[in-house]
Amino acid sequence: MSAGATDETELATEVAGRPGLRERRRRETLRDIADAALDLFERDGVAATTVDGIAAAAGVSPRTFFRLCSTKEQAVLTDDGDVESTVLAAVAELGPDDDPAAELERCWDHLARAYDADPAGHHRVLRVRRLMTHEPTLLAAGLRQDAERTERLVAALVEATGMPLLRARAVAARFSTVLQLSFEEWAHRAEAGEAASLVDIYTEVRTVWRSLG
Amino acid sequence: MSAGATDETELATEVAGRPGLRERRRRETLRDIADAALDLFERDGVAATTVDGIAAAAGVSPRTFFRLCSTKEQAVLTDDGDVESTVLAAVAELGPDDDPAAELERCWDHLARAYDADPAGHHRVLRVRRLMTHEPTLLAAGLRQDAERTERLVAALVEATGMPLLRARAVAARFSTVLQLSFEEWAHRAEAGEAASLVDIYTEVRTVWRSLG
DNA sequence: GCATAGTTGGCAGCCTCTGCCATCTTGGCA
DNA sequence: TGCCAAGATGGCAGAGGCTGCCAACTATGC
Repeated sequence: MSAGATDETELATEVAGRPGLRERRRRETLRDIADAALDLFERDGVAATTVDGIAAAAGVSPRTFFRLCSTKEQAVLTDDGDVESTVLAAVAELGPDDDPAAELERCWDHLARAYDADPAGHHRVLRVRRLMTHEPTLLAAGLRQDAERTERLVAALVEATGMPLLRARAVAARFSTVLQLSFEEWAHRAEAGEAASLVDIYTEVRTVWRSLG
Repeated sequence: MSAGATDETELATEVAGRPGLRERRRRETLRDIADAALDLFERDGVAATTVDGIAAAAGVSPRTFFRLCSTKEQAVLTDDGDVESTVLAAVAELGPDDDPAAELERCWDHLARAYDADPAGHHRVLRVRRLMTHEPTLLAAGLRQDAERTERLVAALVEATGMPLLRARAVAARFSTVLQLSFEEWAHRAEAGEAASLVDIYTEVRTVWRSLG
């Protein structure tokens, strides 16, 4: 489904245990690229930034850039997939009698708590989100990523619980939407200098959401 | 916000009354392009279809294509904007005491009824949606269009009712999501040969939606 | 009819992205 | 330890997307 080149590469070495030099290098390069891209996007805007520029700043050839990134927008949207795999794992363990929506909420509660507890990456997330609000192409890329994630969630829900497709789509869409709203609000407040807690905001957003009837 | 070239062109002639030759030609050309693009996308896939090909099939120069369309994906997503303007008009008339969510539902009910009553364009909508399920770039373009529409809805809600941003976002997101689910389900059933009614499906989706708690 | 403003097409040019190949590095194994 | 298969990298060529500019043309309003 993805158009990306290497996004879904599973490394053989990874199975054997810890990363290995190759994989470590790959991540390192990916990080260099992401840093360079973020800097240049902020300085010149996404449109005016060229892949050649990013690649040069990251000390890599443009050809290698495309092998690792598929799009300049993707360069800053790189995501370890930890969150998604956690959610999918939780869904996979659902029995036919469990309430998927409740389980998703519980799962996200854990993740949000972990997120709040580790502010190391917050600054980077904020920079990207700030860019997104002013850069349509970046926003589009992000939305697409979300949509693909949601689609995988739908598949996992159907797979695990056998629920009807329409219902699975509704559950996934609701979950995804509430998450997006929460993150948006979180970024909004953090931007304003408030010490925002994702857990609290998530609760708040759910309250607003429910009040809509 | 949009990166498009002419998507937001307001024609001076339109104000004066009826279209005028220039505007009529424009729409005609746009339709030719959309038809050509749809045919070629179905035959060769989006990736393998070139703008030169579409332009040639539509009897227009590539340069003109880009002036009218901004992206080959946009070519088949052209949308009169009738639906959106109706919704925005309804929102604009909201007073501070009205319930925006209820009003949106009422408004959409009317539109869905009108949609069901006029099956002329259904076939085309279905062709595009079918394409979307297999063409990631097309899906991405569609999602982006939806997101921009939703953003405008949020702005209109805040403007009209003065409600808090977070709440407006929640209302708009919920509305947009239910619509997307409905359309998806509608396409799904129509594809399966069922005579699907958008009004009925909308009601059904809302029921499922509410049952999530 | 005539001036004006908007439309069209061609051209040059930049940028994105991919396939292919030669070169070098890593990881596994004798 | 040294060799070999499997990757990773970079360069190059080439197709395609997209835009600015200019010259020719055409609807519109007076």
